[in-house]
Amino acid sequence: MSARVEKETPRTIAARLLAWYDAHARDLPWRIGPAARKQGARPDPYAVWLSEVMLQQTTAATVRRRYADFIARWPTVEALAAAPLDEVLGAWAGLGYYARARNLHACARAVARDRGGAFPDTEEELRALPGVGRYTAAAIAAIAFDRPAAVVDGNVERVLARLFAVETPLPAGKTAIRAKAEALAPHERPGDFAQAMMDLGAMVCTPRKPACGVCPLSDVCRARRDGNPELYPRKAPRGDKPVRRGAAFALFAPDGAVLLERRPPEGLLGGMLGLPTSPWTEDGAAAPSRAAPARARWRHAGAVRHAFTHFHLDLDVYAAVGARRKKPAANQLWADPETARLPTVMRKALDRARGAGFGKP
DNA sequence: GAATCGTGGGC
DNA sequence: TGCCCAAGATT
Repeated sequence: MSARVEKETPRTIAARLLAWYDAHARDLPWRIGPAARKQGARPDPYAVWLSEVMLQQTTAATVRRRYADFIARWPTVEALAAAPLDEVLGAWAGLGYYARARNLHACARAVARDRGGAFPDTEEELRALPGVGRYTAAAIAAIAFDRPAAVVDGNVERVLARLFAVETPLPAGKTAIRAKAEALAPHERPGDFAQAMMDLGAMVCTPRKPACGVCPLSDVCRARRDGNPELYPRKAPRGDKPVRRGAAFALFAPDGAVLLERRPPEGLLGGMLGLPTSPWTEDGAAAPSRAAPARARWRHAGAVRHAFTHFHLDLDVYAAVGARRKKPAANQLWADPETARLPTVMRKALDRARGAGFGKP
């Protein structure tokens, strides 16, 4: 048994993983499966790039539900580049991390304008594009262009941390894990290998209760040999999230329209539409009335709690009906409250006002 | 290296 | 319910 372990090489590990992938690859709409790939089929680099950006910190199940809309609406990078930013942001609403949508648009424009619509095929050039970091550049290079890049996402980190029982907690442990990834990345089928690692992490080597019984690498996995693969990857403990408070204002016109405003182009929810709000602070609820978008008979419609990545938000929702559609400020507009494309926290706040009886013409 | 930046689902 | 987590990038 131990003699077998000693004989394992990066090459044999890659070969075993690829054999597993041939039999168990996930069927994903942006993917060319292993069989078609062996016949010479290659994915559209635009589709690979779009899916990879959507997948950043986002589950495949969520991307499945939203990817088709983007591809149908903007089938090529030129089409996406020609779209107004506000439309792209609207299509992205609810997906979170809205800098991704801003960068997506900027990247499409750069590729269309500077490169005639052709994505670069090297990690270095890909890395220079907006919203394309180390992981995404490697993923596109490997999956779209079969470059032997070390593709290291959260799945791969978990698989390799277990396979080699990496004791250094993340994020410091990323260096050692990356070294393992670079040693493993094969020159044969690098794109399939990258996707195989991620599929293994998503389906077998899961964060909790990994299915070691069906893992093609279980007999060489040091974490499993040591008895507790769930311990890996080790992580530094994280601190508590602060709570911020604020107020949101839903002003309705007699015809049911609601006043929305476009948020500043950078920062939290940057560039997205939302209800006017007071500043969000950690030190109690400052007088919200000063932040209201108009003088009106404001009624407290309820509260919304929302968990962001690094803080919690308690939002008091106020609603009122104005006598008419007042002239919106430069960053404001009147919209249909039912169909407006909003970030989830803003959708929750607006729906709270509607649930209190506002906004029905 | 540490902060910032969303959201939905699972347990 | 609260916490963890997911195909990370940017500053």
